[in-house]
Amino acid sequence: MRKSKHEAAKTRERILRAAAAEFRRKGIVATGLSDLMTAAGLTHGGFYKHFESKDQLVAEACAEALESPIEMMAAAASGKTRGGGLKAAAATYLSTEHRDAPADGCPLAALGSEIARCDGKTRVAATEGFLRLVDIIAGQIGKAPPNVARHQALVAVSTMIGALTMSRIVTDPKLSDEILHQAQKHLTQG
Amino acid sequence: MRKSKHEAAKTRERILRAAAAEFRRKGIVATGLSDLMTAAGLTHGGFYKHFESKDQLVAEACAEALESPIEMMAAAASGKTRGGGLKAAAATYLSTEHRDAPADGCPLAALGSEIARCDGKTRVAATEGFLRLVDIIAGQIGKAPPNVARHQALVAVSTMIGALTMSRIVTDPKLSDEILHQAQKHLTQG
DNA sequence: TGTACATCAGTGAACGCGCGTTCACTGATGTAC
DNA sequence: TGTACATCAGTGAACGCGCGTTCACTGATGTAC
Repeated sequence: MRKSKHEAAKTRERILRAAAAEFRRKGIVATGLSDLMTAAGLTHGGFYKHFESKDQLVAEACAEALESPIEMMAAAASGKTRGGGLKAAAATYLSTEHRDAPADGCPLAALGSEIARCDGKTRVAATEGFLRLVDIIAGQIGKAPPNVARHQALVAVSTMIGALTMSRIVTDPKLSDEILHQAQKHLTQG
Repeated sequence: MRKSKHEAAKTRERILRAAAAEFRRKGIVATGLSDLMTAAGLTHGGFYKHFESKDQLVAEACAEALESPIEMMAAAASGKTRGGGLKAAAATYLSTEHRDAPADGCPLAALGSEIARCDGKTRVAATEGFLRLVDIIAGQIGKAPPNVARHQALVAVSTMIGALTMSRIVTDPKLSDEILHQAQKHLTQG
Protein backbone atom coordinates (compact mmCIF):
# COMPACT_ATOMS: atom_id res chain seq x y z
CA MET A 1 0.00 0.00 0.00
CA ARG A 2 2.99 2.32 0.28
CA LYS A 3 2.72 5.38 -2.00
CA SER A 4 5.53 7.26 -3.71
CA LYS A 5 6.93 10.37 -2.07
CA HIS A 6 5.22 12.49 -4.65
CA GLU A 7 1.85 10.78 -4.06
CA ALA A 8 2.28 11.14 -0.30
CA ALA A 9 3.01 14.85 -0.62
CA LYS A 10 -0.12 15.27 -2.73
CA THR A 11 -2.15 13.37 -0.11
CA ARG A 12 -0.87 15.64 2.64
CA GLU A 13 -1.81 18.66 0.57
CA ARG A 14 -5.30 17.20 0.01
CA ILE A 15 -5.83 16.71 3.76
CA LEU A 16 -4.65 20.26 4.42
CA ARG A 17 -6.99 21.76 1.84
CA ALA A 18 -9.94 19.70 3.08
CA ALA A 19 -9.16 20.86 6.64
CA ALA A 20 -8.86 24.52 5.65
CA ALA A 21 -12.28 24.36 3.97
CA GLU A 22 -14.11 22.20 6.55
CA PHE A 23 -12.83 24.18 9.54
CA ARG A 24 -14.07 27.41 7.96
CA ARG A 25 -17.38 25.76 7.04
CA LYS A 26 -18.21 23.97 10.31
CA GLY A 27 -15.80 25.34 12.90
CA ILE A 28 -12.61 23.81 14.28
CA VAL A 29 -13.95 21.95 17.32
CA ALA A 30 -17.03 20.74 15.45
CA THR A 31 -14.99 19.19 12.62
CA GLY A 32 -13.79 15.62 13.22
CA LEU A 33 -10.64 14.12 11.74
CA SER A 34 -12.68 11.22 10.39
CA ASP A 35 -14.85 13.51 8.24
CA LEU A 36 -11.75 15.35 7.10
CA MET A 37 -9.95 12.21 6.00
CA THR A 38 -13.05 10.98 4.19
CA ALA A 39 -13.26 14.35 2.42
CA ALA A 40 -9.63 13.85 1.39
CA GLY A 41 -10.48 10.38 0.07
CA LEU A 42 -8.75 8.36 2.79
CA THR A 43 -9.55 6.35 5.91
CA HIS A 44 -8.99 8.08 9.22
CA GLY A 45 -6.17 5.83 10.46
CA GLY A 46 -3.64 7.33 8.06
CA PHE A 47 -3.91 10.82 9.46
CA TYR A 48 -0.93 10.46 11.81
CA LYS A 49 1.38 9.53 8.94
CA HIS A 50 1.07 13.16 7.84
CA PHE A 51 0.39 15.23 10.97
CA GLU A 52 1.51 15.02 14.56
CA SER A 53 -1.88 15.94 16.01
CA LYS A 54 -5.12 17.77 15.30
CA ASP A 55 -3.58 20.92 16.80
CA GLN A 56 -0.74 20.83 14.28
CA LEU A 57 -3.21 20.39 11.43
CA VAL A 58 -5.24 23.34 12.74
CA ALA A 59 -2.15 25.56 12.71
CA GLU A 60 -1.18 24.57 9.16
CA ALA A 61 -4.77 24.76 7.90
CA CYS A 62 -5.09 28.23 9.39
CA ALA A 63 -1.96 29.38 7.55
CA GLU A 64 -3.22 27.76 4.35
CA ALA A 65 -6.65 29.40 4.69
CA LEU A 66 -5.13 32.83 5.22
CA GLU A 67 -3.72 32.74 1.71
CA SER A 68 -7.26 33.23 0.49
CA PRO A 69 -7.98 36.74 1.84
CA ILE A 70 -4.35 37.75 1.22
CA GLU A 71 -4.63 36.79 -2.42
CA MET A 72 -8.10 38.33 -2.62
CA MET A 73 -6.97 41.67 -1.24
CA ALA A 74 -3.68 41.75 -3.13
CA ALA A 75 -5.43 40.99 -6.41
CA ALA A 76 -8.12 43.61 -5.81
CA ALA A 77 -5.55 46.26 -4.90
CA SER A 78 -3.02 45.49 -7.64
CA GLY A 79 -2.73 47.90 -10.52
CA LYS A 80 -4.99 50.45 -8.86
CA THR A 81 -4.13 53.95 -7.74
CA ARG A 82 -3.62 54.07 -4.00
CA GLY A 83 -7.11 55.22 -3.02
CA GLY A 84 -8.64 52.90 -5.61
CA GLY A 85 -6.74 49.94 -4.23
CA LEU A 86 -8.21 50.34 -0.75
CA LYS A 87 -11.67 50.75 -2.23
CA ALA A 88 -11.33 47.61 -4.34
CA ALA A 89 -9.89 45.56 -1.48
CA ALA A 90 -12.70 46.59 0.89
CA ALA A 91 -15.33 45.92 -1.77
CA THR A 92 -14.04 42.40 -2.33
CA TYR A 93 -13.61 41.53 1.33
CA LEU A 94 -17.00 42.99 2.26
CA SER A 95 -18.89 41.50 -0.70
CA THR A 96 -21.99 39.34 -0.27
CA GLU A 97 -20.08 36.64 -2.20
CA HIS A 98 -17.40 36.51 0.49
CA ARG A 99 -20.05 36.52 3.22
CA ASP A 100 -21.90 33.62 1.59
CA ALA A 101 -18.82 31.45 1.01
CA PRO A 102 -17.02 31.19 4.37
CA ALA A 103 -15.31 27.93 3.37
CA ASP A 104 -13.29 29.80 0.73
CA GLY A 105 -12.89 33.06 2.63
CA CYS A 106 -11.01 34.71 5.45
CA PRO A 107 -10.43 32.40 8.45
CA LEU A 108 -10.11 35.37 10.81
CA ALA A 109 -13.80 36.08 10.18
CA ALA A 110 -14.92 32.44 9.84
CA LEU A 111 -12.99 31.18 12.88
CA GLY A 112 -11.87 34.28 14.80
CA SER A 113 -13.30 33.49 18.21
CA GLU A 114 -12.14 29.87 17.98
CA ILE A 115 -8.61 30.82 16.89
CA ALA A 116 -8.33 33.05 19.96
CA ARG A 117 -8.56 29.83 22.04
CA CYS A 118 -6.12 27.77 19.93
CA ASP A 119 -2.55 26.95 20.84
CA GLY A 120 0.45 29.15 20.11
CA LYS A 121 1.30 27.77 16.67
CA THR A 122 -2.15 28.54 15.31
CA ARG A 123 -2.23 31.99 16.81
CA VAL A 124 1.23 32.75 15.41
CA ALA A 125 0.01 31.72 11.93
CA ALA A 126 -3.08 33.90 12.36
CA THR A 127 -0.97 36.82 13.55
CA GLU A 128 1.33 36.57 10.54
CA GLY A 129 -1.59 36.42 8.13
CA PHE A 130 -3.27 39.36 9.81
CA LEU A 131 -0.07 41.42 9.53
CA ARG A 132 0.21 40.60 5.83
CA LEU A 133 -3.35 41.84 5.32
CA VAL A 134 -2.47 44.97 7.28
CA ASP A 135 0.58 45.52 5.08
CA ILE A 136 -1.47 45.20 1.91
CA ILE A 137 -3.98 47.76 3.15
CA ALA A 138 -1.27 50.06 4.54
CA GLY A 139 0.33 50.09 1.10
CA GLN A 140 -2.93 51.47 -0.30
CA ILE A 141 -3.09 54.39 2.12
CA GLY A 142 -1.06 57.00 0.33
CA LYS A 143 -1.57 60.27 2.08
CA ALA A 144 0.17 59.44 5.37
CA PRO A 145 3.61 58.51 6.75
CA PRO A 146 4.17 54.72 6.82
CA ASN A 147 3.57 54.15 10.54
CA VAL A 148 0.40 56.22 10.49
CA ALA A 149 -0.75 54.23 7.45
CA ARG A 150 0.00 51.04 9.36
CA HIS A 151 -2.10 52.22 12.31
CA GLN A 152 -4.98 53.07 10.01
CA ALA A 153 -4.65 49.71 8.29
CA LEU A 154 -4.72 47.89 11.65
CA VAL A 155 -8.11 49.46 12.31
CA ALA A 156 -9.36 49.01 8.73
CA VAL A 157 -8.65 45.26 8.74
CA SER A 158 -10.25 44.90 12.20
CA THR A 159 -13.33 46.68 10.87
CA MET A 160 -13.53 44.34 7.88
CA ILE A 161 -13.23 41.24 10.08
CA GLY A 162 -15.82 42.52 12.57
CA ALA A 163 -18.27 43.58 9.87
CA LEU A 164 -18.01 40.30 7.94
CA THR A 165 -18.47 38.30 11.15
CA MET A 166 -21.53 40.33 12.14
CA SER A 167 -23.00 40.11 8.63
CA ARG A 168 -22.97 36.31 9.05
CA ILE A 169 -24.51 36.34 12.54
CA VAL A 170 -27.38 38.69 11.89
CA THR A 171 -30.71 37.09 10.93
CA ASP A 172 -32.13 39.98 8.91
CA PRO A 173 -30.72 39.87 5.35
CA LYS A 174 -31.29 43.59 4.89
CA LEU A 175 -29.33 44.39 8.04
CA SER A 176 -26.58 42.00 6.92
CA ASP A 177 -26.21 43.81 3.60
CA GLU A 178 -26.33 47.13 5.40
CA ILE A 179 -23.44 46.21 7.70
CA LEU A 180 -21.27 45.23 4.73
CA HIS A 181 -22.26 48.27 2.71
CA GLN A 182 -21.76 50.81 5.49
CA ALA A 183 -18.40 49.35 6.50
CA GLN A 184 -17.28 49.47 2.88
CA LYS A 185 -18.44 53.09 2.55
CA HIS A 186 -16.69 54.04 5.77
CA LEU A 187 -13.38 52.46 4.74
CA THR A 188 -13.54 54.00 1.29
CA GLN A 189 -14.14 57.54 2.43
CA GLY A 190 -12.12 57.44 5.71
CA MET B 1 -35.92 15.86 46.31
CA ARG B 2 -38.43 18.25 44.77
CA LYS B 3 -37.50 21.93 45.25
CA SER B 4 -39.84 24.89 45.68
CA LYS B 5 -40.72 26.96 42.63
CA HIS B 6 -38.53 29.74 43.93
CA GLU B 7 -35.56 27.39 44.42
CA ALA B 8 -36.10 25.90 40.96
CA ALA B 9 -36.12 29.34 39.38
CA LYS B 10 -32.86 30.18 41.14
CA THR B 11 -31.35 26.89 39.91
CA ARG B 12 -32.34 27.71 36.33
CA GLU B 13 -30.74 31.12 36.70
CA ARG B 14 -27.55 29.52 38.05
CA ILE B 15 -27.31 27.15 35.07
CA LEU B 16 -27.86 30.07 32.69
CA ARG B 17 -25.17 32.19 34.30
CA ALA B 18 -22.69 29.29 34.37
CA ALA B 19 -23.41 28.66 30.69
CA ALA B 20 -23.01 32.32 29.73
CA ALA B 21 -19.59 32.39 31.42
CA GLU B 22 -18.30 28.96 30.34
CA PHE B 23 -19.36 29.39 26.71
CA ARG B 24 -17.48 32.69 26.54
CA ARG B 25 -14.48 31.14 28.30
CA LYS B 26 -14.14 27.85 26.40
CA GLY B 27 -16.38 28.17 23.36
CA ILE B 28 -19.88 26.78 22.75
CA VAL B 29 -19.05 23.45 21.10
CA ALA B 30 -16.15 22.78 23.47
CA THR B 31 -18.31 23.24 26.59
CA GLY B 32 -20.15 20.12 27.77
CA LEU B 33 -23.45 20.15 29.64
CA SER B 34 -21.90 17.97 32.36
CA ASP B 35 -19.25 20.59 33.21
CA LEU B 36 -21.91 23.28 33.13
CA MET B 37 -24.21 21.46 35.55
CA THR B 38 -21.30 20.75 37.87
CA ALA B 39 -20.38 24.45 37.76
CA ALA B 40 -23.99 25.19 38.72
CA GLY B 41 -23.73 22.74 41.63
CA LEU B 42 -25.94 19.99 40.16
CA THR B 43 -25.67 16.61 38.48
CA HIS B 44 -26.05 16.56 34.72
CA GLY B 45 -29.28 14.54 34.61
CA GLY B 46 -31.38 17.45 35.84
CA PHE B 47 -30.55 19.69 32.91
CA TYR B 48 -33.65 18.78 30.92
CA LYS B 49 -35.95 19.81 33.77
CA HIS B 50 -34.93 23.39 32.94
CA PHE B 51 -34.04 23.48 29.24
CA GLU B 52 -35.35 21.73 26.17
CA SER B 53 -31.90 21.18 24.62
CA LYS B 54 -28.36 22.50 24.50
CA ASP B 55 -29.38 24.71 21.57
CA GLN B 56 -32.07 26.38 23.66
CA LEU B 57 -29.58 26.98 26.48
CA VAL B 58 -27.12 28.48 23.98
CA ALA B 59 -29.75 30.94 22.77
CA GLU B 60 -30.71 32.01 26.29
CA ALA B 61 -27.10 32.16 27.47
CA CYS B 62 -26.23 34.31 24.46
CA ALA B 63 -29.00 36.76 25.35
CA GLU B 64 -27.90 36.73 28.99
CA ALA B 65 -24.24 37.33 28.05
CA LEU B 66 -25.15 40.27 25.83
CA GLU B 67 -26.37 42.19 28.84
CA SER B 68 -22.74 42.57 29.84
CA PRO B 69 -21.49 44.76 26.96
CA ILE B 70 -24.84 46.57 26.83
CA GLU B 71 -24.56 47.53 30.47
CA MET B 72 -20.85 48.29 30.05
CA MET B 73 -21.44 50.65 27.14
CA ALA B 74 -24.56 52.26 28.58
CA ALA B 75 -22.82 52.91 31.91
CA ALA B 76 -19.75 54.36 30.21
CA ALA B 77 -21.83 56.63 27.99
CA SER B 78 -24.33 57.80 30.62
CA GLY B 79 -24.04 61.32 31.91
CA LYS B 80 -21.45 62.27 29.32
CA THR B 81 -21.70 64.85 26.59
CA ARG B 82 -22.34 63.19 23.25
CA GLY B 83 -18.76 63.04 22.02
CA GLY B 84 -17.54 62.07 25.48
CA GLY B 85 -20.02 59.22 25.65
CA LEU B 86 -18.66 57.57 22.51
CA LYS B 87 -15.12 58.02 23.75
CA ALA B 88 -15.92 56.46 27.12
CA ALA B 89 -17.84 53.56 25.58
CA ALA B 90 -15.02 52.76 23.15
CA ALA B 91 -12.41 53.03 25.92
CA THR B 92 -14.29 50.54 28.08
CA TYR B 93 -15.07 48.07 25.30
CA LEU B 94 -11.51 48.23 23.95
CA SER B 95 -9.78 48.08 27.34
CA THR B 96 -7.15 45.46 28.18
CA GLU B 97 -9.42 44.46 31.11
CA HIS B 98 -12.20 43.52 28.69
CA ARG B 99 -9.73 41.68 26.45
CA ASP B 100 -8.36 39.70 29.38
CA ALA B 101 -11.75 38.70 30.83
CA PRO B 102 -13.72 37.15 27.95
CA ALA B 103 -15.94 35.17 30.34
CA ASP B 104 -17.47 38.43 31.60
CA GLY B 105 -17.37 40.35 28.33
CA CYS B 106 -19.06 40.70 24.98
CA PRO B 107 -20.18 37.36 23.49
CA LEU B 108 -20.07 38.78 19.95
CA ALA B 109 -16.29 39.02 20.32
CA ALA B 110 -15.83 35.89 22.46
CA LEU B 111 -18.11 33.68 20.35
CA GLY B 112 -18.73 35.56 17.11
CA SER B 113 -17.64 32.95 14.60
CA GLU B 114 -19.42 30.20 16.54
CA ILE B 115 -22.65 32.18 16.85
CA ALA B 116 -22.68 32.62 13.06
CA ARG B 117 -23.13 28.80 12.85
CA CYS B 118 -25.78 28.55 15.60
CA ASP B 119 -29.48 28.03 15.04
CA GLY B 120 -32.01 30.81 14.42
CA LYS B 121 -32.93 31.49 18.06
CA THR B 122 -29.33 32.18 19.03
CA ARG B 123 -28.70 34.37 16.03
CA VAL B 124 -31.90 36.33 16.71
CA ALA B 125 -30.71 36.95 20.28
CA ALA B 126 -27.32 38.04 19.00
CA THR B 127 -28.91 40.31 16.41
CA GLU B 128 -31.08 42.01 19.04
CA GLY B 129 -28.12 42.54 21.35
CA PHE B 130 -26.02 43.90 18.52
CA LEU B 131 -28.76 46.37 17.59
CA ARG B 132 -29.00 47.54 21.19
CA LEU B 133 -25.26 48.21 21.19
CA VAL B 134 -25.65 50.07 17.90
CA ASP B 135 -28.45 52.18 19.40
CA ILE B 136 -26.35 53.10 22.41
CA ILE B 137 -23.48 54.21 20.18
CA ALA B 138 -25.78 55.97 17.71
CA GLY B 139 -27.18 57.99 20.61
CA GLN B 140 -23.68 59.25 21.30
CA ILE B 141 -23.11 60.51 17.76
CA GLY B 142 -24.57 63.98 17.90
CA LYS B 143 -23.59 65.81 14.78
CA ALA B 144 -25.59 63.77 12.26
CA PRO B 145 -29.20 62.94 11.37
CA PRO B 146 -30.43 59.79 13.16
CA ASN B 147 -30.11 57.35 10.27
CA VAL B 148 -26.61 58.57 9.42
CA ALA B 149 -25.69 58.19 13.09
CA ARG B 150 -27.09 54.66 12.99
CA HIS B 151 -24.97 53.83 9.94
CA GLN B 152 -21.86 55.16 11.64
CA ALA B 153 -22.71 53.21 14.79
CA LEU B 154 -23.13 49.99 12.78
CA VAL B 155 -19.55 50.39 11.60
CA ALA B 156 -18.23 51.54 14.98
CA VAL B 157 -19.61 48.49 16.79
CA SER B 158 -18.27 46.18 14.04
CA THR B 159 -14.86 47.79 14.46
CA MET B 160 -14.94 47.24 18.23
CA ILE B 161 -15.90 43.57 17.83
CA GLY B 162 -13.24 42.95 15.17
CA ALA B 163 -10.52 44.75 17.10
CA LEU B 164 -11.29 42.97 20.39
CA THR B 165 -11.35 39.59 18.61
CA MET B 166 -8.02 40.27 16.90
CA SER B 167 -6.44 41.56 20.13
CA ARG B 168 -7.18 38.13 21.63
CA ILE B 169 -5.83 36.15 18.67
CA VAL B 170 -2.54 37.94 18.21
CA THR B 171 0.48 36.45 20.00
CA ASP B 172 2.49 39.65 20.39
CA PRO B 173 1.26 41.57 23.46
CA LYS B 174 2.52 44.86 22.06
CA LEU B 175 0.57 44.33 18.84
CA SER B 176 -2.50 43.35 20.86
CA ASP B 177 -2.38 46.60 22.84
CA GLU B 178 -1.74 48.52 19.63
CA ILE B 179 -4.86 47.12 17.95
CA LEU B 180 -7.04 48.14 20.91
CA HIS B 181 -5.41 51.55 21.20
CA GLN B 182 -5.58 52.42 17.50
CA ALA B 183 -9.19 51.29 17.19
CA GLN B 184 -10.09 53.39 20.22
CA LYS B 185 -8.27 56.41 18.78
CA HIS B 186 -9.97 55.94 15.43
CA LEU B 187 -13.45 55.71 16.94
CA THR B 188 -12.88 58.69 19.18
CA GLN B 189 -11.70 61.03 16.46
CA GLY B 190 -13.83 59.70 13.57
C1' DT C 1 21.13 -3.68 -14.01
C1' DG C 2 18.95 -7.13 -10.88
C1' DT C 3 17.93 -8.85 -6.52
C1' DA C 4 16.98 -8.72 -1.39
C1' DC C 5 15.40 -6.18 2.08
C1' DA C 6 13.95 -2.12 4.81
C1' DT C 7 10.81 1.55 4.77
C1' DC C 8 6.52 3.53 5.33
C1' DA C 9 1.67 5.32 3.18
C1' DG C 10 -2.56 3.75 3.88
C1' DT C 11 -6.13 0.32 6.03
C1' DG C 12 -9.40 -0.86 9.40
C1' DA C 13 -10.18 -2.35 14.04
C1' DA C 14 -9.72 -0.95 18.60
C1' DC C 15 -8.51 2.19 22.74
C1' DG C 16 -10.67 5.08 26.48
C1' DC C 17 -13.36 8.98 26.85
C1' DG C 18 -16.90 12.54 26.92
C1' DC C 19 -20.75 14.01 24.37
C1' DG C 20 -26.18 15.13 24.35
C1' DT C 21 -30.10 12.87 25.74
C1' DT C 22 -33.28 9.53 28.23
C1' DC C 23 -35.06 7.16 32.10
C1' DA C 24 -36.56 4.95 36.54
C1' DC C 25 -36.45 6.54 40.87
C1' DT C 26 -36.68 9.61 45.31
C1' DG C 27 -38.88 12.52 48.26
C1' DA C 28 -40.13 17.31 49.31
C1' DT C 29 -43.52 20.61 47.49
C1' DG C 30 -47.89 21.99 46.07
C1' DT C 31 -52.88 21.07 45.67
C1' DA C 32 -57.56 19.36 46.43
C1' DC C 33 -60.83 17.96 49.71
C1' DT D 1 -56.58 23.53 59.35
C1' DG D 2 -55.29 18.65 58.41
C1' DT D 3 -54.84 14.86 55.49
C1' DA D 4 -54.17 12.29 51.01
C1' DC D 5 -52.29 12.45 46.79
C1' DA D 6 -50.26 14.27 42.49
C1' DT D 7 -46.49 16.85 40.84
C1' DC D 8 -41.95 17.46 39.58
C1' DA D 9 -36.73 19.13 40.79
C1' DG D 10 -32.90 16.66 41.18
C1' DT D 11 -30.14 12.04 41.18
C1' DG D 12 -27.30 8.78 39.01
C1' DA D 13 -27.03 5.10 35.73
C1' DA D 14 -27.47 4.13 31.08
C1' DC D 15 -28.29 4.98 25.86
C1' DG D 16 -25.81 5.20 21.30
C1' DC D 17 -22.47 7.84 19.20
C1' DG D 18 -18.33 10.19 17.56
C1' DC D 19 -14.17 11.98 19.24
C1' DG D 20 -8.62 11.95 18.95
C1' DT D 21 -5.25 8.64 19.05
C1' DT D 22 -2.88 3.97 18.68
C1' DC D 23 -1.76 -0.28 16.58
C1' DA D 24 -0.91 -4.60 13.86
C1' DC D 25 -0.94 -5.36 9.33
C1' DT D 26 -0.36 -5.00 3.97
C1' DG D 27 2.20 -4.40 0.07
C1' DA D 28 4.24 -1.07 -3.15
C1' DT D 29 8.26 2.05 -3.01
C1' DG D 30 12.88 3.14 -2.22
C1' DT D 31 17.61 1.62 -1.13
C1' DA D 32 21.86 -1.07 -0.69
C1' DC D 33 24.64 -4.45 -2.71
